[in-house]
Amino acid sequence: MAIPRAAKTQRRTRIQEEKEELILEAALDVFSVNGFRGSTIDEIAEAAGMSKPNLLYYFRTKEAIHRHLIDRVLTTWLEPLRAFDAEGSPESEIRSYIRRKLEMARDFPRESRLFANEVLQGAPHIEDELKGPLKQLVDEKAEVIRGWARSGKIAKCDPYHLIFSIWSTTQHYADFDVQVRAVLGQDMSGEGRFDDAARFLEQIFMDGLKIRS
Amino acid sequence: MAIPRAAKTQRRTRIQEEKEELILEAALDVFSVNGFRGSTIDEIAEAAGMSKPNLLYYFRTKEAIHRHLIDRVLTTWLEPLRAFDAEGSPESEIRSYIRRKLEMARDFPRESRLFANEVLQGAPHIEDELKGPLKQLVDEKAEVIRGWARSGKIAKCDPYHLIFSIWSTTQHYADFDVQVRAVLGQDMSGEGRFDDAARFLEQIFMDGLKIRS
DNA sequence: CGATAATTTGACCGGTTGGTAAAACCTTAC
DNA sequence: GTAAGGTTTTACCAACCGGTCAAATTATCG
Repeated sequence: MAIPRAAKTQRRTRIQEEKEELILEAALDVFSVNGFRGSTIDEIAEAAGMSKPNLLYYFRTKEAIHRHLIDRVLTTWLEPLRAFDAEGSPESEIRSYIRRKLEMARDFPRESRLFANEVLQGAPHIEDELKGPLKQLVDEKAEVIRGWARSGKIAKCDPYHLIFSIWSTTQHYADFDVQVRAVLGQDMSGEGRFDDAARFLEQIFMDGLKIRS
Repeated sequence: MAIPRAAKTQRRTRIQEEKEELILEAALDVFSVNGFRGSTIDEIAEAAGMSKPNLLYYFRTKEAIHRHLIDRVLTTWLEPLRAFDAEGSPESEIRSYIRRKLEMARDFPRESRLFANEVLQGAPHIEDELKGPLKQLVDEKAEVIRGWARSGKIAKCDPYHLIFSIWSTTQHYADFDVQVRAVLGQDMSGEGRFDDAARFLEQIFMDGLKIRS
């Protein structure tokens, strides 16, 4: 008798590990483009190179796959913000935060789009995480920024909207990639636009925050 | 014999005008949340308070409704950028561009999300518009900005990425509304956050571009 | 009014959806 | 080898999908 999804043995077999990873990879492709409702299990199964019932042997429902992906993204996604260090200098911290977020937009655009799709559609699966852990983390870092402003290290500004603006400008290059490419033309379809973006964003934020380098 | 969709009379009847508007309104609600593939005709029909065949009497296909909405949004959406005037001062032009885009995010969040969903999902229905009219318009305005930079009115910067950053920061308040609200907490769930955002963005862009006010 | 055209409805269609059942097929450990 | 458990497949289901059709209903206008 087959009791799936490692219910019995606790320890997952080699095949389980491989196939689950395969499925998640395929699901990331599909979900990040079509969103949860717009994606089908058949599509994911085909992308993963297996039959639908076989896929459903590893993940009981479509939601389970999505949930798994979202959870994974949520943790890695906030890593750069977590690394934001109160002890560091405003210049290096903000500059490297921008750079890291931009690198993630370049290297993990699917993850960015998965998240964007979810939030755009009202965040039905992650509202609690947004109001809980995310808000808490942002509150904490906002306080750091506010401290820098109070001590005159950076210009006075609303720390929350500063964080929002860094999020939006950097993620834009992943989420609106098609538009960015269309506007820049095919000459800039290489990865050069990320370097240009980094230069621009660092300049505008540094000067905008009156940080002398 | 009923030849629908104003094929015969050219002049649309009162009922046609009303119902079509009703459908588009309902469809905007649905499409802007779920994207094209994630939305169903049944859902739109119910939201519009009519039966599915009745809805399909006014719009032959699901795509026709979506197409209609996208077309409408595309024209009104770029209005602020079109208004960008080469003769005006950099300060007033950029400042009012930011303000107008932010007002649109506040007043027409569904339109913003419809567009975001479309682009996020690879812009399958509007790729031509992006590469054609949109690129052309941006190219034109980028040249204006480049001129300002050359003549020393604003700091030297990449005009394309400047436009991208204004788009992303302002639309963020519509597209990621749920996240913004979650992070700011319910105290800021009123419309005050838009004023704060306007203050922040005008500050950062003005100082970032070294524009003396 | 009556007639003509515009609108609305219910029944329906083939294909797809998320998901299940059970049997067949492999792997692994003894 | 063989038996137990892990994996895959085939066949299937009810609900839903986008869309059609013809008949019924309603609005318009002379």
